[in-house]
Order: sequence, then C-alpha cells, then structure tokens
Amino acid sequence: MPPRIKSPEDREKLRTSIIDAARMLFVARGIEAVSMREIAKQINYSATTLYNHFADKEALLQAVCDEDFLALAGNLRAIMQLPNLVVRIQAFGRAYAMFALQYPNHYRLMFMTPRTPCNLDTTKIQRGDTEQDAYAQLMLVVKEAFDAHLFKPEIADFELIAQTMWAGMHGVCSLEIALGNEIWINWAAVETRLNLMQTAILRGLLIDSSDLS
Amino acid sequence: MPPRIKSPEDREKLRTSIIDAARMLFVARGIEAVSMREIAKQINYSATTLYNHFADKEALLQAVCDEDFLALAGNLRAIMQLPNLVVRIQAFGRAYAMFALQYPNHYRLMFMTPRTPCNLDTTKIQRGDTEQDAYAQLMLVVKEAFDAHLFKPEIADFELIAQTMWAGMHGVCSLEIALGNEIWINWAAVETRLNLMQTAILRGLLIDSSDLS
DNA sequence: ATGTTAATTTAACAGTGTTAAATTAACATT
DNA sequence: AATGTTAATTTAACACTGTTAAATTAACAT
Repeated sequence: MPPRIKSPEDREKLRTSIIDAARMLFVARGIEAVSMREIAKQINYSATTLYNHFADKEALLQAVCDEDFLALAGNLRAIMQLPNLVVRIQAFGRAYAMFALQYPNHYRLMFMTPRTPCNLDTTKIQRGDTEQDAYAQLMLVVKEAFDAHLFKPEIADFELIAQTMWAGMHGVCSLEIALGNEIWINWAAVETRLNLMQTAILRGLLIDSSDLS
Repeated sequence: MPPRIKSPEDREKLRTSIIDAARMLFVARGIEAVSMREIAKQINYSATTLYNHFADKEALLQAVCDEDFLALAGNLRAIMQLPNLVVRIQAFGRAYAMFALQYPNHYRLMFMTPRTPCNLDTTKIQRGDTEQDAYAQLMLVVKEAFDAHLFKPEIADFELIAQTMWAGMHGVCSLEIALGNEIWINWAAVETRLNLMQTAILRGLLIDSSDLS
C-alpha cells in the first residue's frame, strides 16, 4: 500500500504518472487491449484509485490525448520559423506524418477513433492557441500563404485549403496504420506515397508549383 | 428453442442471418458496443451457436466485412462503364466516398481499424478480381488512364498514383467520420472538401486538367 | 489519546468473449 | 416401435472488463 498523498503537488504527480502509464500501455498494445487494472498495477495502485483522478476510462484517454496534442504542437512549433512559405508547408506536413507513423497507436487514438466530441470544458488545450493547437498552427501557415496569394484564386476559403492538405496527409498515414500490412495491396513505400500526396495536392492548389521537390 | 438445422442449405441460411444481424447492430451502434449475446438474441439463438459458425468475434467481423467489400465493388462496377476516363475516375472516387459516408460504422470496420491482416484463406473475396475487389477496380481505372498517358510523365508507377488518389478520398472521409463532430474545427461542408480534394489531386497528377469540374 | 478527513483498497455488480459439458432434436438401425 | 448415433443447441462456467458502494487506513488536527 503506497503512502497516502495529501499535498496538491503530489496529487498532480500521481495524476501524471497515471497518464504516463496509460500512454505507455496504449502505445505498446493498443487502446482497447489495455485495462484499467493493468494501468493501475503498472504504478502499484489499485484500479479504483484511477477513478479518483479520472471520471472513467474515456476521461483518462482524453487526458492522454491532450498531452499528445500538446507534444505534436511542440514538434511543429520549430517548423513555423522556416522562412520560405512553401517549404514551411511541406515541412509541416512531413513532421505531422512522422509523428503519425512513429506513434501509430497514439495517432489512432487522436485522429482515427470516433468518440464523443472533445469536451471543451474538461480539456486543458486552448483550442485556437497557436502554441498548443496543431490545427491552429496549420491554419496559421496556410493563411499566411493564402494572404500572399500563393494559392489559385478560384479557391476562396483558406480553411478549406488547410483541411484538404490535412486530409491528404492523414489519408496516407491512416491507411498505412490501418492497412499497411495487408498483403493483397502492393503498397509503394510510405515515404514515396507521402511525397506524391504532398506534391500532387500542392500542384493542385498552388499557382506556381514550378519548384516543388 | 429453434428447430435444429441439418441440411447444408439451412446451415448457410443461418450463417448469413448471423452476418446480417451482426451487420445491422454494428452499423447502428458501432463495433465494440455490440456483444455476441446481443447478436444471438436478435435471431433468437444462444450466443454459443454463433461459435458453431465463426471461430470468434473477429472471424464474424471478417465475414461481415467480406460481404461489404463485395457490396462496395458492386456499387462501383456500374461506374466502370463510363466512357470518359477522367469522368470515370471522378465518379469512382465520388461513389467510394458516398459509400463511406453512408455507412460510417461500416467504413470504420473496413478501412479505419487495424487488425490482423486479412487471412486470404478464410476470406471469400477473390483479391485482384475486378468483379469483387474494389481495389482491383481502382487499379484498372487508373491503369487505363495511365496507359493513355493522361498522367504527368515523371510519375512512373500507376499503382502509386492509385494509392494516392485512394488516400486522398479516404483522408476526407475518415476525418469526417472520426472528427466530423468536433466543434473546435470549423469544417467546410464535406461535399466541398471532397470536391476540392479530388480536383486538387487530379490537377496535381494529370497532364491536362483544363476541364475539371 | 481521540476525532476527522480523505486517500486507498476490498468486494461486489453487471457485463464481456469464450468454452466444456450437458441437453435434445432429428436421423438411421435393429 | 424401440434403440442408438450424431450433431445442433443450450446451460453453466471461467476469466476478464469498467465501474461503484462500502470498508479500511494513513495522516492530520484537536
């Protein structure tokens, strides 16, 4: 039996240790294959203790996801500094894809699993904050290129452009995660697929795509 | 207690009635929310009876998916007759997306859920058969356009082209299914996203994209 | 030493997928 | 017609799941 925790700091420590244990197991073996009891055992607590910190498994999942969204946003922040707008967009998409393929179980949790829509009250991510929200970052990058009139003028909505580029990279990544091992598909290398997706979409959207990879 | 079934024909009938019940429940409420007991009750059998026809829940799932792959391929077969190659490709992608959005739980099962790779022995789909396999159909359509030199010459692999177009449409559909209700995303209408995805990719891949939608 | 509070656990509930064993209906054989 | 055989079906159970009410128990204040 572990020593009781009273101070708010230690309580917070326990909370994050639960999240970390949950993440480790989720990433290693997939979400639904991991039980609350296993997570608890990992940190030498009883399963019921988890319910003192999270309403239910879903809430714990949400907390894990929140941290991961923050991590993704952190990864992408450096890229936002690249001077050339098109290069920046390309690097942005590439970094996003690397995150997806490096942590497939994670990515599945975050972007491939329908769940009850994110509760904006319980989440700790400031949506729309370009420091914390990868989607807001994407929007920023695309809007800048949009304002610089890099995109074909018949496309009036920069958010639509952003969502299309997102969907393109997400399509490659999620197919790779879900069906990458199916032998009846003669997959090209995933890097090749990512490259073609990106250049194809950019060629389709940009006015001048003469110097794409 | 239902009358016992002896003849192979009735056995087959029962088998498909299990599959149909499973599909109905899966589509209505999602995969993991449906139990074997529920499926059994739907057809007034005991849960154990299902295990006389399917090794486990996974095998039953596989059987449901198989029939759905066939249905999808059936949907697409009519489109293969369209004379204009580019129009055919566009209609193909659109029909694929309609299938995805009309049966999201289904689609999730088929294309968004990683599972042990399809067992080619137990599946009844003839992979590569353009009558049964939607992927083979896509390959056929794209190859025809490829052989007609409609695509930019620097892209040497027609299968890569097909996989990219697939990933594009899949990206829009799967994001819609997984995150379509998230309120922190200001989604454009899904039809609009599908349209832009298709024209953008085709503009990026085709030599002559002057008369796209 | 006693009482209070809250962190933690134990024990339980209703559910899950799955299986061994027991039923029982339909058939063939005597 | 009575019996035996086969296999379809069910009952009962196992080990697990998420979750919660109730019982513990450690740390604090009085």
